[in-house]
Amino acid sequence: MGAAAGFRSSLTLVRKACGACRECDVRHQALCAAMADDDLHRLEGIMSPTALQPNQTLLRQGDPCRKVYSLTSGMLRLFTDLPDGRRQITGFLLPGDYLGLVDDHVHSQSAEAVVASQLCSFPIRQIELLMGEFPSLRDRLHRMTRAALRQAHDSQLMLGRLAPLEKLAGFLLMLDARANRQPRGGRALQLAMSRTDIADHLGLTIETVSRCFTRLKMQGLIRLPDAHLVEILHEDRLADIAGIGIQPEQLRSTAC
Amino acid sequence: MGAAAGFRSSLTLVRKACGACRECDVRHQALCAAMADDDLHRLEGIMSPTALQPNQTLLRQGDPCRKVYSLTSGMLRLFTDLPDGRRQITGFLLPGDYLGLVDDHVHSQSAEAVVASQLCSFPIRQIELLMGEFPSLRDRLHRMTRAALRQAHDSQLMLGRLAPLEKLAGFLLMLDARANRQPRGGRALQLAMSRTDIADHLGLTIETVSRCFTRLKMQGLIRLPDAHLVEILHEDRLADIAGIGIQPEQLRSTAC
DNA sequence: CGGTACTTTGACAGTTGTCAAACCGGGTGG
DNA sequence: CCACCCGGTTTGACAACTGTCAAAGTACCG
Repeated sequence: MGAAAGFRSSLTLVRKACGACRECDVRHQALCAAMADDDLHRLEGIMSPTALQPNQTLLRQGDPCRKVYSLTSGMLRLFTDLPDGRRQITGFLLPGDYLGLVDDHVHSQSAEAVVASQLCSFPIRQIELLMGEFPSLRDRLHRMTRAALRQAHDSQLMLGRLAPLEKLAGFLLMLDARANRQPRGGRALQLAMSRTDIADHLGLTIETVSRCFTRLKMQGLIRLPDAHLVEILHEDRLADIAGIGIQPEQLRSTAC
Repeated sequence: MGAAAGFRSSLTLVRKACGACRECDVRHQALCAAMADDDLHRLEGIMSPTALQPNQTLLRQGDPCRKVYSLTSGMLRLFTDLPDGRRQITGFLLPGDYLGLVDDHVHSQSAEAVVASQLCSFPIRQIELLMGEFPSLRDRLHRMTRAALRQAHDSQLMLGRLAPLEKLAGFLLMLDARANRQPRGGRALQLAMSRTDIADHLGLTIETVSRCFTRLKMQGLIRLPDAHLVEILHEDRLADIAGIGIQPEQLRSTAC
């Protein structure tokens, strides 16, 4: 925790060739998908690229809202922490996601890079002007906010009513669905975040997370070539565990 | 659970005098606050009033999205439930709040009245047309969605990282802040929902909720004239318990 | 090769869930 | 008017899941 303090003022600015937006990996997933090719330069004109190193802080809860960010590569964690050190990660941002528009004038949560990441940043004032000019942009941001709200609701269900094993199963499936959008080809899922991050997202301790990984492994549902690489062997049985159609016996710690 | 099944087709339609919107209690809190008095009839024109009895179902997870609702009086609970009966209440709607715009074509959660409630309902198609015509309406809905997202994030923190006593303290303070927006006048807070609802919102059991009420009472922080009426005696000390500046000793069950 | 950070495993204790019973208020029917 | 019943709430006893503390294992980097 707090390992990245002091980085904030050294956000690296990356120069990008003009017109590069058109060939961006997330051109059709991110907020810029709302803009036609011909209007893209309007967004590009107010954009500054930003790069973050692993664990570098992008913003802290309490910071004034000045910019909107769109993640183009890497992964961010969004979290709130309490004065006594407890932390809740409300979600992980993947390429194409955005952050920075909130209902208040200060941020209610912090954002840090999980791994090296690149973002487009836009002055919030200018984005608001563009939203006025391009209703499709406002529409897209609204839609993306609704998607985020739905994810938050799913997370509430997980946190409030699922057992640890169910939480982890659900987490792996969700992350897999978001990260690899082409249907599962037996490929492995990269777990960029640490066990601490997973624990702080699922409302568990790292020990419990680790034990649950072991149980999923024992039951033959996943493989763990190393701690940060998961191979999902039985997506269907994982989904059963994750909440839709529970077999309570499976969940009892039957000798771990 | 399921006590209100079968009510769905009997949503009562309430006739309202034309122009009544202008004198509505939530005229300046609800989505209609985005419309000038002169344009209000455009919203009113596509609105049908709806009334719900206690525990009546407004919509169920899986239902197609057809309407947007604005709550004018009463209280709704929004929840997801699992096949085995577990339930997570993601939030309670108060007058002025809206629901119905989601990122999918079906609802991911159900909505039921906690107490007798009245709503304005708008065909989703027409609302979208109006949003196109009145950017301020789209802006307001976006803003309200962001407020909902923030509430969901707060709830995630509660569910994932707070102890039961902290959860309840935080819940009471939040509900009080939302229900009585004038500063606390020593007045009592009406708890319309049951212990089961509170438990399903905070990720606890009703027994634990009840024990926490008792502890807050014992510590002299609240009074409970009856099970559904709370008098907050020490807002500041409740806030301490609720997360900002925790005194861990206070939380240990010191004889209950 | 040694050191560090992270993960896994183990032993144990405590909080919270489970089960059960008592309590309470309101409504119905005698 | 009182007794009874019923749903919801509170209280109690107990067990177990999960957190805490501690140590061992593993991978990575200098």
